[in-house]
Amino acid sequence: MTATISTEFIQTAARILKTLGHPDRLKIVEFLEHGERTVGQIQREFDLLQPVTSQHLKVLYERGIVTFRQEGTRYYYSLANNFIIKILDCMAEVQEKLDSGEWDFDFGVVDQETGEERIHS
Amino acid sequence: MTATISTEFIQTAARILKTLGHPDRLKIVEFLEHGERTVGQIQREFDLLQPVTSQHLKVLYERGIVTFRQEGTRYYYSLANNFIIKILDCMAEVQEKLDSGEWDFDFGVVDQETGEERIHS
DNA sequence: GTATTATATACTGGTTTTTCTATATAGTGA
DNA sequence: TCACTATATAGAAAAACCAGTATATAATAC
Repeated sequence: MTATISTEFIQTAARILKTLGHPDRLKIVEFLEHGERTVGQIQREFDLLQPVTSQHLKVLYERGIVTFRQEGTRYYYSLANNFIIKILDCMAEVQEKLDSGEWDFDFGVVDQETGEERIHS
Repeated sequence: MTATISTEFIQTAARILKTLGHPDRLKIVEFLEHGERTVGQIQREFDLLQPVTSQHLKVLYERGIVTFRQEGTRYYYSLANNFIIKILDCMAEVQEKLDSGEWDFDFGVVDQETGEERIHS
């Protein structure tokens, strides 16, 4: 079952994946799966600086990943669509397979630090 | 069904997502779902420069997303694991939902170019 | 040997991202 | 009005990323 992705969708998909490709943002998004949260709640949950939290949320908002509603001085953020939930579920599934040992994940020959051990030795 | 992702896995997942968050790399990976391909085949398929193609493949290799085997002067690249296939399938599914209108995706209020129309107007 | 092909790597300039500090805004309560 | 809280925004330096040009390597064919 070879799934083919249309070239138009590639752009959108890449944009989303790239945006989720930051540990803090991925954590935030996963946190929001439990329900809407204020900036402060997110900030404290992950021990982030307030501006950093806001900036991540701004990026997530600009890319259509989260929405928010304002109530007084509080901003409640939440997931904007099913796309994201789908990806999170996919991640969770992968994690399960990896944990159970059904799959494994090899990071390749390369040491992340030194960058040694390339193809042409 | 709230799927919780472990913090250790978050790092791995974010890394993968970020790597796939480049249109060309996403295209390449999707192309490889059809089977192994040489650098030249990939390059021609997407009309990329040869060094750019190699660089993308290098990154994909370093992150454990693809492998390769060498045969003479040719390098055959292929997908390294199920993780990636899972993500591709997930993307294809999302695309289907979007195309069918079952889901929709709103990029938010913000014009990508000017960056206007922020929260504090 | 030389030429050719396929691919990797080096290097470089430009852009984007990230993280931080500082500040602005806006609501709330005394 | 004056704090105080919650959050957004500005700006700047450092790091990462990207696309391009040039070059190196290594296999193959002549």
